Order: sequence, then C-alpha cells, then structure tokens
Amino acid sequence: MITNNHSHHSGAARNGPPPTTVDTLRARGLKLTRPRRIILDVVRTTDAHPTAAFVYRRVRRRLPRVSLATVYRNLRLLAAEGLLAERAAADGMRFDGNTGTHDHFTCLACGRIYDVPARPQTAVRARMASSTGFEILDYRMEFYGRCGACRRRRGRSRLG
Amino acid sequence: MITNNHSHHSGAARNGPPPTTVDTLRARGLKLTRPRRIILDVVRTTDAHPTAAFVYRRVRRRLPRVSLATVYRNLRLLAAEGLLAERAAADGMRFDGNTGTHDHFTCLACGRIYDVPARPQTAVRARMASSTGFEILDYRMEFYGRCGACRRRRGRSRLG
DNA sequence: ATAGATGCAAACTCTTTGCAGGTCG
DNA sequence: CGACCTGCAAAGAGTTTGCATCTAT
Repeated sequence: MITNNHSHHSGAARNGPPPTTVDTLRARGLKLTRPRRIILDVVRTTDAHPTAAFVYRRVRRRLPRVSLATVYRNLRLLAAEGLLAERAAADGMRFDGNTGTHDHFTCLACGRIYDVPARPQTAVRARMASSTGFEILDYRMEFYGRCGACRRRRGRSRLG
Repeated sequence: MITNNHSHHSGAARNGPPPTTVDTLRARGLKLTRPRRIILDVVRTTDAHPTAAFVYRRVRRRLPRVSLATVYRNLRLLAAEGLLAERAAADGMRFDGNTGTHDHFTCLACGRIYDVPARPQTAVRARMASSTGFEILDYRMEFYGRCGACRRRRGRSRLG
C-alpha cells in the first residue's frame, strides 16, 4: 500500500531504477541520517495520519535519545521534499506517508483520519478552474462522520 | 450570500417566522450580549474564513475594550450552537459564517480559504457509506491551488 | 574535512482557564 | 436579583529556534 520510491514524474527512467528516497534527498544535499530514516519509516508504516507527538513516541522506541525538535524538523523537511504529506487538524498537524491522490474520512468521535481511494473528478476540476479563475493544483473529497469502531461504542462520542 | 436565520430543520414553521439567532441562544439560556453579537456579525460579514486574531482586530474597532479571550470563548460557543462553522488550518482555527453545505478552495500562496458552491454527490456518499461501514454525516470537496490575486503577483508564493 | 543534522533548552504562537467584577433579562 | 458573561492575566499545548556538538559523505 505504501510505495518506497517517489519518482515525481522524472523525465525518463528508461534505464536503471527510479530515484529512491536517498536519491531524492542526496540531490538536494540532504543526508539520510538514522533519525531521519526512522521518522520516515514510522510515518509510512502508520495508517492513522499520526501527529508529531505520536511519531516521536514511536521513534523513541527505536532511538531513545531522539529529541522532539528533530522529529518536528524532519517531518517538515520530508513534507517539503514531497516524501510525505501534511495536513492541519484541530489537535495539531498530521502527517501522511501516502503521497498519492486519495480522499479522506475523518471520524468526528475519535479524531482519526482514514484514507479512502480517490475518484478522479476531472470534469469537476476543469469546471471549477474556468468558473473561478483559480489555478487548481490538487483536490480531494473530505468525509466526516463516525467510523465503525465508534458507531459500536455509541454514547460517548463528541456528537450530539 | 449570508443568511440571518438558521432554522436547523425545525419541525414546522407553518406560522410565524423561523427562529432567529436570539431565539437559538435564548432556548439554551444564553444571552446575546454586545460582544457576542458583534463577533457573530464580523464572522458573517467576512468572506475569507477569518482566524480568531482577525475577528479580534475587527471587533475591537467597534468595541475597543473587548478581550481576545472573549472572542475565543464566543467563537467556540457560537460554533457549538451551530451558528457558525469552524475548521483547522495550518495557522490556527478558522471560522465561517456560512453554515450551509459548500465546498472550499484553499490558496496555497496566501492561505485564504474561499467558499465555492457545493455539488450534491449523493451517489458518492451512499457508495462510500456502504463500502466502508462509516456513518457519513457530512462531506465536501477541498480544492488547493492559487487564487487569482496570487497568480498575478507570481514569484513570491510559497509554491515551488 | 565539512556541510548538514542532532539534542537540549528556551522562545513563540495560538488557545484555554481562574477569578473578581459587570451585565442582561 | 441571579445566572450568565466579560476583562485581565496566567497557564497550556503544539511548534520553532539558537547554539554547541556530532556525523554522514
């Protein structure tokens, strides 16, 4: 479900493998340090759009001396390099190892954000662009409601 | 573009006007004080999904002694009463006087969020619900890109 | 060797809260 | 009058930054 390479429509990959994570970083003079690699790995192997605090806790299991500042710095850097996506939520920024196009479902009871497969909406996009004068670079659907787990233990949700 | 009444599908409005803002508040033992009325008015007459700080500045023009705490308290309270909508953004919470269903366009260069008319996607919604087991309470499309103004003064945007 | 990265602690921004006094109905 | 609300100041939560030290290449 999670890809290891992010070619970013590089010109031609006729020969040899597509650029790896290391290549992407090296090309900009950035190093793939131990903390950085583990942080990226944690985000990519977590499904629930983790917060920085969550990533910190998980990384510390493998690298006990890591600092929260390093986690923040790397999450921001990796997002800037396009290796992961970031997104604002009520309780802070959340990160996503899935950089492909996809929609979201946010559970209003537990706050979890789920990925759902995206449906291309080319027509919608074109109509939007021409009627507003906006340059549309990306789009997605956002669903809000209650996930299966929260529906079962109904009663103690934030919802009326 | 902005409605003054928010009836919230009340049973029957056969006779007499639909509940006003004052009614909605009174029904819960809440008062419509001067700060509260002005805060609501500012959000409703602003198009750009203002932050709390923006609302504070605007309210202070009409009520110089108002405190930021009062602005925050009221924004939260009014959102809880359904009189306005709130939404997380990278620079903090943003508020919206338009509580009806509508889509959003976020300008990645200036951070402004624009409302765009919503398109009902009943089929999409039903399919989502049945294939995931999620209870869908609301949904919208989120577009990202550059607004007209930012396209013109190109170069100093946050975008590559 | 050296540009870049890390850990630590302090600083910053946004938001919430305790409390004494003021206000709406 | 009494419940609700306000201003002020202090506290909280999440995130960023300065700096000396360390490390990947």
